Amino acid sequence: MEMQQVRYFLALSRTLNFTRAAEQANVSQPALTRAIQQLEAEFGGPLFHRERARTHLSELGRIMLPYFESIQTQTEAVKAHAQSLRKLETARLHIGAMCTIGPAMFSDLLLKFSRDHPNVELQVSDCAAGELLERLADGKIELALFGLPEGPDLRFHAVPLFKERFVVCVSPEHRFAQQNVVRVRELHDEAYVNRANCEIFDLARREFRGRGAFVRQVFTSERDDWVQGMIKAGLGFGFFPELSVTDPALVFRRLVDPEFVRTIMLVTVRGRPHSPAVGAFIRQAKSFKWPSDDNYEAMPEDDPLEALAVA
Amino acid sequence: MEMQQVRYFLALSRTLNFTRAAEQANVSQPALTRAIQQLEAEFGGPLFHRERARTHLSELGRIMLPYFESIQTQTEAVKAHAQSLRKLETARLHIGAMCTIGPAMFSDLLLKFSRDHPNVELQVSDCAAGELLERLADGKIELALFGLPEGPDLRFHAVPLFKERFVVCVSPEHRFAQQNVVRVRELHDEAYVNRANCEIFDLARREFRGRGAFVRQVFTSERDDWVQGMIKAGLGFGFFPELSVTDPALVFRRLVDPEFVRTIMLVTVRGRPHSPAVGAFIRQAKSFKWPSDDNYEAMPEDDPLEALAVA
DNA sequence: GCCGAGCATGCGCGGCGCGCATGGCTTCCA
DNA sequence: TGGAAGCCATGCGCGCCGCGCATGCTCGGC
Repeated sequence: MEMQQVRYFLALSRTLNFTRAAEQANVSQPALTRAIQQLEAEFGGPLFHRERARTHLSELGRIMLPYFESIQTQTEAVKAHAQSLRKLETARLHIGAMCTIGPAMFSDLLLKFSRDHPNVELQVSDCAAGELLERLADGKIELALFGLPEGPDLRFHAVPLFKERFVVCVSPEHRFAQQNVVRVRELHDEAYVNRANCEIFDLARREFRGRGAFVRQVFTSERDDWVQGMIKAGLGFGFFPELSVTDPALVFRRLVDPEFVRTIMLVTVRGRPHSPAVGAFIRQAKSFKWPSDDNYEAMPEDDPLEALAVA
Repeated sequence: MEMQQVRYFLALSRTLNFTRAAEQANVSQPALTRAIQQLEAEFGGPLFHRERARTHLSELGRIMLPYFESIQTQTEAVKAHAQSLRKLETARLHIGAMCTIGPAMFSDLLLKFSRDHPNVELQVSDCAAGELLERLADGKIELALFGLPEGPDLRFHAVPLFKERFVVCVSPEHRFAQQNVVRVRELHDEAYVNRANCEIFDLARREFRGRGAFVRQVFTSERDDWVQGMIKAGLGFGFFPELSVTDPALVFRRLVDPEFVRTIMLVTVRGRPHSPAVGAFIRQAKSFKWPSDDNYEAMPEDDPLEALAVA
């Protein structure tokens, strides 16, 4: 059974006349005749009763008709859908975001992109860094929002978007709240509330120890709301990307000597051809005016609160 | 877009490996590769990302997949259905019956056929003689139960099943009820209750007049129950096929000088190939022992009541 | 009895889908 | 680090098949 035969069958079932069906299908009458004969041989019985002016579907043909119509419908639908995708009329863009990256910085970009491309459906899923790269490689997502001190390996291509400092986050009653900045060595023996999903803290802890700062880890959770709740309750300090501190009752202070910074990047698979929607998103992300874009470098190291007021 | 391409696409979407997909589809790997390339050219974008061990569906491919699966499903379904029809596993038999033919004589045949061919669905529709032949010619029905004094024209093929007399039908109080038979000339000036659907009465009326019998038509209805009700009420006499007198309160008497007889026939379209179900039905109808089969010819003309007792 | 409509058939051609062989590229492993 | 193996693309020639053209066959209508 071939597509041609389906088309010819449907044309004939409409016209009930081999000659006119052939005209509709843009083939010669013998070609259509033989195609129908083939179908009939395949199905083991006549699909039409040939009776000159009274040619009509046989019982077998009547039964087969809905199937052929369904096949034809699906075939046209798949072509139409492909056509609309080519014109970016309808598309889906799967974006993965590391779960430590909050929506705050991206909502404006996503909103703008969504308005400029109303037919592109955005789908954001979050996961840990390792899983993110795996899903990117598998093609389950086309783009990843990635934020670690170093970019991913060479399989991937990364567009840096902006940098984000890590801060120490405490309750207003904590002694750190009285300082402008917190130095790493001051963290020694402090109670530490851990975010289980924080990919960077293992690196940071080594850095801390190199400076003689050994923290006491007193709590761990995968959930940022629980972590922030415990910090607010005074359990200890937290180590957060600046933009991930969402609880307004918390106080955060810059961590210095040394500073910890991560770069938020837009990551794709190197060498993989991407859809128009991906290209459009990357262009827009590159040209987007990120809030900290032009004043982060100029931020005075000793007056973090003023700098933070900008963001 | 060709059926092969659909099959190849689905094989590849399962294996995610061109070589193994080609094996599944029983073609060489280059053949499958080129088929996929054609599809991609037609759809204007890649369906798969080729990445050695990580080959996977592209976004476009993921969107197209359900369509292709649907097409494949329908294609398999149509083949399976054709296969089951060929084996008479499932079939429908459309039978048309002239509305003047009651079910009484056929219920046994239909019951037997239905039990012998449990997968054949019988569908009986009734209509007038002219419409019957038209629907037969159009292929809307495969078989017709036909009952007129003469068979249909040469376009059709008729298998006679049995003969049926026409009778005069009256209320028990009518004077005809006192007679064994009614002669046509006795009908002169009698009140006649007409069955609108009776195709034969126009012929009979001419015959009556040739014998000097002019009847007074006092009532007409398409519905046999109304007609029989009026006769029972004593309005007049009716002209019925013997087996169509269903009201037990009515009396019927043979009409003679001349007799009117119709032959009940099984009619098909001449030269039209018919399905196994039609063939099976005709064979069974021919071999069926019709109640009046062997004693109708022997029926004594002057003792109709005895003969009728047989039927 | 001629003519036209309607479908089937004979025939030769051209395209295309195929397999085979091979090439480019990467990954894995010794 | 070089060679082998896996994976996909490409070049090439062949053979099938679906096509159009021409024609045949059989009805039905004037």
